Amino acid sequence: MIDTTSKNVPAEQDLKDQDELDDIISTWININNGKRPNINDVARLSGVSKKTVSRVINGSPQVRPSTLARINHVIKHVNYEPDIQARGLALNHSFLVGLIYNNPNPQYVVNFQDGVLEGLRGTDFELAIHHCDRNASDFFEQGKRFIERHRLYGVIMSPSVSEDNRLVDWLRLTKRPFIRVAGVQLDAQTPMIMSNDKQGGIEAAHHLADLGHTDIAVITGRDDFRSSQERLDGFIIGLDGRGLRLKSKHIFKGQYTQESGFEAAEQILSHSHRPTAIFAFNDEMAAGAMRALHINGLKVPEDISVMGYDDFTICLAMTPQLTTIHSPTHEIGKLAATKLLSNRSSEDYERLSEITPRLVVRESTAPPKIN
Amino acid sequence: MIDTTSKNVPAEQDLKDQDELDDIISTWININNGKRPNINDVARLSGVSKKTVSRVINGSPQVRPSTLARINHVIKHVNYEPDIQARGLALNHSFLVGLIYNNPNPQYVVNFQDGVLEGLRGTDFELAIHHCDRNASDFFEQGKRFIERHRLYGVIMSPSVSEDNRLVDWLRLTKRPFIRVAGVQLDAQTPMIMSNDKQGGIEAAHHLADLGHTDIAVITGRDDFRSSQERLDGFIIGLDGRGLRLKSKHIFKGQYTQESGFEAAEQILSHSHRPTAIFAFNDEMAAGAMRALHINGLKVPEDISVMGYDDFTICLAMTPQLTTIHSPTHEIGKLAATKLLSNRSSEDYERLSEITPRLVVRESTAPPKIN
DNA sequence: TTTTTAAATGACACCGTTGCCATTTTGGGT
DNA sequence: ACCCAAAATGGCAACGGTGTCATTTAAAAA
Repeated sequence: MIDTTSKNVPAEQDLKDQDELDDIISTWININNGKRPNINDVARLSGVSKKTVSRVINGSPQVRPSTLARINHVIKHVNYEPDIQARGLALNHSFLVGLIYNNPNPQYVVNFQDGVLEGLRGTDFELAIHHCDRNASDFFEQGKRFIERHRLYGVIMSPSVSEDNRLVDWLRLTKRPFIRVAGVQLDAQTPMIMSNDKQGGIEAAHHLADLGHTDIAVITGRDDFRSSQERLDGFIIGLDGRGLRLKSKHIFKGQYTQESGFEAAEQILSHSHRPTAIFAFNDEMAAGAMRALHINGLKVPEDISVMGYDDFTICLAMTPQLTTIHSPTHEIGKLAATKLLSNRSSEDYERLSEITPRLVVRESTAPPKIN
Repeated sequence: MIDTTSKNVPAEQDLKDQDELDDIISTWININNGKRPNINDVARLSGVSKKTVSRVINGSPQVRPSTLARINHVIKHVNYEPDIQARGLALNHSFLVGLIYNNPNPQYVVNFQDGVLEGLRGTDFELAIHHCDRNASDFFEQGKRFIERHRLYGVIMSPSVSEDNRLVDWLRLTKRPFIRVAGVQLDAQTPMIMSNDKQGGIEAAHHLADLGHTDIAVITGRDDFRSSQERLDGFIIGLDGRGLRLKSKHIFKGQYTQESGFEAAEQILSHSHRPTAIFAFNDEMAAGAMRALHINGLKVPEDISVMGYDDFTICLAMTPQLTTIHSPTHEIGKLAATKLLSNRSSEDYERLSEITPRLVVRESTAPPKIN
């Protein structure tokens, strides 16, 4: 056993204790070859109760420095890590953060997810994934089940699940922390990260207007994503700021898919009066539009300018490379994770984090041809 | 309490018991408003011990049909689901399947992951994600930690982590089920799913050779992915089958990135004698190459044919749309999940599942120009 | 010193499940 | 009616942590 009678011990004695402790530790390691130590092992080796070890794990301030040092020494040397499931069982929640997404764009998902993963690194938490279909009849049930079954600690939602109130209302009820990511502020009470889509729309409008374009067509996104409406609103506001107006016949409906961008562009070209620029509400659709323009013998940007939104790698693969609005998806994911967990310590924190998208000028936009 | 003295009871009695049971259940629900029931609740309501309920949950055959029916009835009506963490604690493993990836291509990751998720749907298992860097100094430690900390039930690895033996050897040691996905059979003992890259290379070679190309350049992938070597081997074999040879000066090194494809194509063009076709080992590099060709005033496929590999959506966004080799990533993911869990019941199962990639002809390949 | 008080630690039950082994019940053969 | 083996069920201790509250210990005050 450890000699606990020592108080005001001279350094010499300290050293002896230390050696003795190390001895005990190494015998333990030899005996339980490879066995993963648990809290009881650490307690026994440190000569304290497991409750005290628990205190150390949870960073309780009420542990004497000398005790703390001893326990930490043992923890480190036997390489102890508390069992997360047992901890979760006792605490009535798991150490899993859920990520729920329904965004169809792979690059969005991966960038976001990697950001979240980065934000979680070094914490006790792991990421669990749930891909859902917001329009499925069992959407809510599935989501609830995902969260409840594993007693997720908290949840991060990306658009457009984030815009669905069924889950959010329920989450509030269960008092679980959650973060929504969206392009608009959805309400003032619940915590969220907003990548200002309206602002993005404004930037796009200013860029095209400043190049001299006055006849601009727009390809919108899916109706079940708020981002589409926001980008449209922003674009209109932006044009207005330059004394221009978006003609309603210049608004074409897309689905955020490459194919729908292609079709919209074909429609645009079928009109007698052709606009001098197209703003597609994401890069995929811009790519589709560019394809349609190529096929119809139009050169970008000489004959017509094209802009996208998102700034995914596809922009660089196109010829000409795409001018677009950049939204830092990875950073947003990371921020979401950090914020979700920060919630743990400080009760009160900023409800809304806003992130401003920015214009990235590449080759696909130029002043309109004068004819 | 439940009347258990009844044997050979007339149907009438049965009905009465049933009603009584339903009564008890609804009072319970009323009292414990919204509380999630646990195994004790179910046991009490069914008039059995919790051990018997546990047997029902785990599908043990040694439960009398009448008892089984009663317990199931209760389970269904109070909406009981066993706590996964408690179960995991007792069983010494979690109900989490780990997915480890380092593939830089977002579309690959999402397709694969969604496949896994689909394979997991309806099971007790959830997916936990780990993105790693195979070249990081703590790669192995991080991976181990990911698996051990949450006591993952099993692990799925995609290329090129799947080709790394450090993790695999350790996994075998811990007797955890795992599945590797790769483009080659890595060894004969460990379970894996193989999407035959060599065969893909052969298909590509045959396609180009059959169009009449004899001078073909190749842009390879990253050295730390076996797929690159396999596709190269396959391509050489395929050409050989048509009596052709791949000149070593026609092999250009790429990194599986769009940018590296661009650079490789520039190099190809700088040669005095230009090949009539380029086979890039993935779609991204093909896109980069096409960009370089465009810029240099060459038309695809009139002046030069281009092929990719993977068949991701980027193929459709390009002009002309890309001829490529399709590998069913989503299905592979799903299969991986299914196989990992099937392992649970039947000890013995097929070690290797092979999936054959197939050629997808689009617009970027054509017979060479005769000059 | 002795007393007082706050700080540090421990004992024990509990979280919700399963494993092991003992006990009860059942149905078939005398 | 009785006995027996086999089938069905139950009791209790794990699993590895945390919460509550009692108890010990150390430091400050008298």
